[in-house]
Amino acid sequence: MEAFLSTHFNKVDRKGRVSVPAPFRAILARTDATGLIVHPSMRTKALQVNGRDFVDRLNRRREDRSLEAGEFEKLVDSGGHPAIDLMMALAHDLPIDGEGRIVLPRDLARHAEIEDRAAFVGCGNRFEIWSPDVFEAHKGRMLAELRERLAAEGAA
Amino acid sequence: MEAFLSTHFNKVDRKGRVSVPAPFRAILARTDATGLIVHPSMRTKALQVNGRDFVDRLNRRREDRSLEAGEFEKLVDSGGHPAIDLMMALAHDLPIDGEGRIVLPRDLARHAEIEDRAAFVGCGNRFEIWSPDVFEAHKGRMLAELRERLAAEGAA
DNA sequence: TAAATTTCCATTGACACCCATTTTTACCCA
DNA sequence: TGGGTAAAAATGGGTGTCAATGGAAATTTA
Repeated sequence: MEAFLSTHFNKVDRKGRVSVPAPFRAILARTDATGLIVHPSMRTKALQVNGRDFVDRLNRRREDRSLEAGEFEKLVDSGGHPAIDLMMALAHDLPIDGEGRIVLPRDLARHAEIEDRAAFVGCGNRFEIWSPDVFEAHKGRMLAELRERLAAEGAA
Repeated sequence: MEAFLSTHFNKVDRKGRVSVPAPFRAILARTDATGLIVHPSMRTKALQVNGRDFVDRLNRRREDRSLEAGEFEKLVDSGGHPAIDLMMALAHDLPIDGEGRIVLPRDLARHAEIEDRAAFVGCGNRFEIWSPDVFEAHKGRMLAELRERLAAEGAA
């Protein structure tokens, strides 16, 4: 399993199309060629992207856990993970076209405040899509936090 | 596994290419021939270099742990390890060309203040890339600090 | 039929690959 | 020990290929 790495900036054209960075496409192609599972983040103005295989693993795993725990009511009624259920509801399965592009649905673009440029941000086992400006600010905050934490540990 | 040792200075050409020191290449070739994972250090103006296998292990491990713990929301919505995510976002996967070179991306070169020369600094299980001048200054500071600490211990 | 979406093709530019040259290192033998 | 030679490493530059992008044609949907 290879990791999604680095940050790529691509243009969003008038039709809402964006190229998925070639390195990311290469990883996705290895597991599952069909498309991307994209959903809005609950915490940030970003879009979370996973391969279909990952989503499958996740669902199987949480079903297994409920079975093991004997939580049959949960299984039959709600899944027991309302946040995950919501995520699945808000997710889109976006096909990749012949040129390696996806079209960003309006609701997702609005959530991420994406207009004419998009940042594809590798996070290891998944990646995120941001408005470049919003991501820049987010990155600054995260870095400051991290530096502070490291300094605190160093001083202790 | 052999250790990355010593400091090598190489030239960065107009295209941003630098030769990875042959001894380092020899070590890398043993584990994984394809490329280097390079990311900016959070504490210094240096670049941290790891093999690709290191990053793969890191991601697999954290996915497994989250699945085991039933932390599905974290997995799906980046609640888990912001520092790791950030590191992945800032990292580059640099392929080594037929002549044993990598090209330094602009953002990494800027972080490390590297212009036309680069210092490859062995650190045992990984290595770092510095601007020669910045490294010289850093080395001086570290030596002074160390001497002071040793002297303090001796006096006590 | 109009609008919207998907497929196809064409252009641009960056970069990976190839080959040539210079420099350094290692080795041998006088 | 030193010079000479061969091998390897580092460096420089040219070129073909592929990724990113824009637009037109074709297909679908309302």
